[in-house]
Amino acid sequence: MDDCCAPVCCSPLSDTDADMMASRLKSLADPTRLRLFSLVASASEVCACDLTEPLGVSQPTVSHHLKVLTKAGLLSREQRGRWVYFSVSTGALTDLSVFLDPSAASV
Amino acid sequence: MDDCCAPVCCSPLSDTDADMMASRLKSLADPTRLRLFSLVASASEVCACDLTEPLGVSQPTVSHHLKVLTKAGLLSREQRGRWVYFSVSTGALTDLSVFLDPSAASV
DNA sequence: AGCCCATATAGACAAGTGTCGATGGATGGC
DNA sequence: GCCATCCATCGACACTTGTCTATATGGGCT
Repeated sequence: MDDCCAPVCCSPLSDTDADMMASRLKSLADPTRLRLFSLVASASEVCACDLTEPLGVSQPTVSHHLKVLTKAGLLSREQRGRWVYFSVSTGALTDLSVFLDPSAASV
Repeated sequence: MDDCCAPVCCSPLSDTDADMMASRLKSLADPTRLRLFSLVASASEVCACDLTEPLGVSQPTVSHHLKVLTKAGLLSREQRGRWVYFSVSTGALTDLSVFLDPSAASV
């Protein structure tokens, strides 16, 4: 949670902060990945094997997107036996939301 | 403001909503564009001619990014004589912030 | 051991995108 | 009218990215 900068409306971003926040936003800026994230977020926890069918993409593609979201800190991964379960890590999502919130600038 | 769907944590996104929100997120998911947006947001209003230098990119590139952000509804454009001024349209940004807010799901 | 099955990785390919230089369009001043 | 200035568009290019098929990895079962 600490690795987050001031809200975007508050002050001009440094190059470093812009790179960081843009890469987080980029991880959500794809329709398939956003649907995937929404599926995980709506449930409390989802097995990777249950995502391929509703998304309508191949298993490697799902695996790829899960990796991107996990690396961005938006999903947390937990392996149980042969299965892998994912859940949203709320902190990173809150960071993004606050980062974009226009009213956060006046605080 | 009405053309916004339920928060991402609330329910699985439809294809249409995912496309829409992903394209909005994509417009902010570039370091240069995010810095540009931050520059405009930090000031109340900015002339396009004052953006080229602090961003360190060419004038056509600035123009391109401004167009992307304006088309996404995140910036509003106003021409005065030869100059063009930009300011953030807060509504679209609030939409995005609420869309990502994890606590909005329980409302 | 050997076999399934869920997931990850590798490699390839088409499509998208950020950037530039060059040029066009429009507005205001001389 | 003519020129200077600001902005938009065009065309091109390198790079990124989303997707696939094929294959590897790795855990649990008999």
